[in-house]
Amino acid sequence: MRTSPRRPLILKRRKLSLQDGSASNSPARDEPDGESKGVPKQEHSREDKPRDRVECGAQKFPAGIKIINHPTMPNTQVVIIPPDADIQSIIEALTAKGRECGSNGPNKFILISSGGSSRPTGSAATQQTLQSKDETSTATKGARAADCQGGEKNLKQNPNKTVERAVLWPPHVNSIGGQEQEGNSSGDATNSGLNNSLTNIQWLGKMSSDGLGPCTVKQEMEKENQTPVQERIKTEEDSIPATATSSSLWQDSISERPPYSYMAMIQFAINSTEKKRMTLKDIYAWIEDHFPYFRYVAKPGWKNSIRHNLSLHDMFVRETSANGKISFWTIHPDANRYLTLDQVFKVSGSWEGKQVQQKRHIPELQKNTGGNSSNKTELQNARRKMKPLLPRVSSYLVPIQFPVSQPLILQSSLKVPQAMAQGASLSGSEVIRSSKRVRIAPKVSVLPSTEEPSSFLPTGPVKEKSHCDERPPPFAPSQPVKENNSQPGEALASFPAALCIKEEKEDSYPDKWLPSFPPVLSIKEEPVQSDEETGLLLPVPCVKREKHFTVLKSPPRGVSDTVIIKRRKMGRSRRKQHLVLPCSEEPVLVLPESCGSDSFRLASDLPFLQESQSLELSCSQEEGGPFKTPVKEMFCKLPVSSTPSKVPTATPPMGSPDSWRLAPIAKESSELDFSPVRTPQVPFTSLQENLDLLGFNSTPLKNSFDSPRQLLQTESNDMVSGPLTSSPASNPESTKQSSPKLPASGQTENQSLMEGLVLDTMNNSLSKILLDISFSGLEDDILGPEMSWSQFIPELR
DNA sequence: CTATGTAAACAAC
DNA sequence: GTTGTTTACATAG
Repeated sequence: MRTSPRRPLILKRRKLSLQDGSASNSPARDEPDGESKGVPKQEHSREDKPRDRVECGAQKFPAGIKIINHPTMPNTQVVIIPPDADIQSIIEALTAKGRECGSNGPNKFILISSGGSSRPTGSAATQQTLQSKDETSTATKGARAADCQGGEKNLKQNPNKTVERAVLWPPHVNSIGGQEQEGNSSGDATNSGLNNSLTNIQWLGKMSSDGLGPCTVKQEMEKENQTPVQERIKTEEDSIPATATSSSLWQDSISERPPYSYMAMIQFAINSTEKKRMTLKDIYAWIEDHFPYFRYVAKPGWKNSIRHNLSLHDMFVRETSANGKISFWTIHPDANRYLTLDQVFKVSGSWEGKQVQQKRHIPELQKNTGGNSSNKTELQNARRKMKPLLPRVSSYLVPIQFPVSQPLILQSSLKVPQAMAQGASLSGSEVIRSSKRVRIAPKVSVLPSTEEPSSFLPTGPVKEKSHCDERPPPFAPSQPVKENNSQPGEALASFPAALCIKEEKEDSYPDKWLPSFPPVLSIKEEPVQSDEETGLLLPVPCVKREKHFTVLKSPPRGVSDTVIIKRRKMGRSRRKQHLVLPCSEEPVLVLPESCGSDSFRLASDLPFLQESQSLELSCSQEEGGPFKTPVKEMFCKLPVSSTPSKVPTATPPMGSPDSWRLAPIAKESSELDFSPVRTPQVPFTSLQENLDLLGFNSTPLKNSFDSPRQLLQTESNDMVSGPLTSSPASNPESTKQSSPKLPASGQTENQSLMEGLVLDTMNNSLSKILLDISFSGLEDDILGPEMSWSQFIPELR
């Protein structure tokens, strides 16, 4: 292994232990070697900034609201809200309260309506509230319009671009109100706006200013932006001092490394263009333009890293122009969440603060999760917030937010449970692992085929295919075996591998993905069954995926003229993740159970959910699996057929799926525990939404749910229905309603079920959940054997 | 262990 | 020299 013939042993890098000692906290890493170059960037201690607690205390809650501590969940309160109450204001008040208390006090609130179903206002109001939180986030929107178009152009090429940029900076504040409309108005609320990107360095402002207002910074930025890039450079530097207030900020921003991973930045760049493709140079340029750090501070090697990332991650697909002379980098449609910088950018000055909070909070989570995944959990949280965390943190990834409903989407959750269920054999730890795995896309290659690809996403074998492929010829076969041995959960993991397959070597195929699959499948299938057993999960996936792929892929975004270059030869690379199938399909897995809890901490769930959710943007991470970054795209692409019926892709036809799903799941759910809380059957969120949410919304709270994707719905329904027993039928789009209002309890068919909202001030998220108020049995843990929510809370009855 | 970041060797152009 | 790919190692969590 390490012996690579080629590689020169370079050990320069050892950064030294020195640093360890002294180093510091932060991102020292940038200049590891201590190269001379180092710009001494100052790291500001942004972390410490005081966070405002101001607001907190005083909020008053409207009359009629009842707040009680959750019997078993720490820091969680149940808020019974009268039907006619103004949820918005309540949420705000609770948010303030939660923040005030921080990790030490109640920071999660389960909102339930004491009364009927009426849902008065609408989503609009609620949304606003939500948005309000994000204030700044919205600000960016204004810019976006301009942005979008411009984006595509290359900076270099078009001088104009600079101009455009200028535009980008919105006056900033705008806050909530009006401007946004443009973006949103277009329709999907969330999406539309989101797609466009860029607001340059906005995040910077935020970071530095933190509590203050980003305004100054932005303005400053604006100025800068207006001048042509090159000029800017100079001027900026010089001018820095000019605006006193901002100057420092500006410097900071420059010196600070953006909290995004290269992968995320590449996505931002590519997605900033209309065609969603960009040449390498343009990517460099975009990054430099939007993250001055790279222009002024970073070592030249950052470009190498960009290239490395492009090659490494399957989500990045290289296409050549018709003439073959130009190579464009694109994001695989199935993986592209269309993340853009502005989407990620959060304004509120409080990111940092939040961050801190999160950290504090984390311990708890860890406990719940059992520890292992703690890291991940953290990451997840971070992502959720989208905030740019400190550089190295998990947040690095593209921050993805999962709003509320996501749980539905998560595939992972299901899997997990299953794993648990069946695997009784598996040790807890193993289970955890599996969960982790979920997130990653399995990159593996063929070998695994034996395994079963089926498992597909969730369990996705996290590992890189590297093991597998590594040795080209001879080993290949053997390796798979190896994997199995090595990893306990293999089965779980395995499936992905198959999918992944990269054999791609064949250049012949234009479409990289498609081609690969077939072969793979063949291989895989056999094994599949066996695998399935091991991991119940698996079964579905394989086949389906492929199909999906084909379908999905087919609609390549218009690249018609360009040729996609086949993927890299795959094989071996350690990380490359191949697309596999996006798990998307599997929302199936999703499982409800995990459900609602996300906000709660579902102990077991958390890990999964979050991870999967997270997305990162990097999808890779999770979700979908293959790509780290946000993959889910698939869903979007899916034909939005009017028929709700499901999209083929999503549902796994496989007969088995259901079976496995249901059974295990059901159990699992019980295990999971959470209590009475269950995810809503109805998929209020469509996949898309989720996607959207994932990617974009800066505001966690945002509720607007767009159109529900049939797929998801269907799947989700299925899932739900199984375990929960609720009938899926209900779900259709109706679910969409965006309003945060508590849905009347009545919605669900099952009377004992009631929808509620979970406000997690730590994560700044608002999630819908289903509460089984009559529940007494399973959830005993929480309420106690005999208790039911209705008993506990008379109003519920 | 995973995800990321870095550095570098190489191969094609 | 640029672009792309891949390997190896470092590091934080």
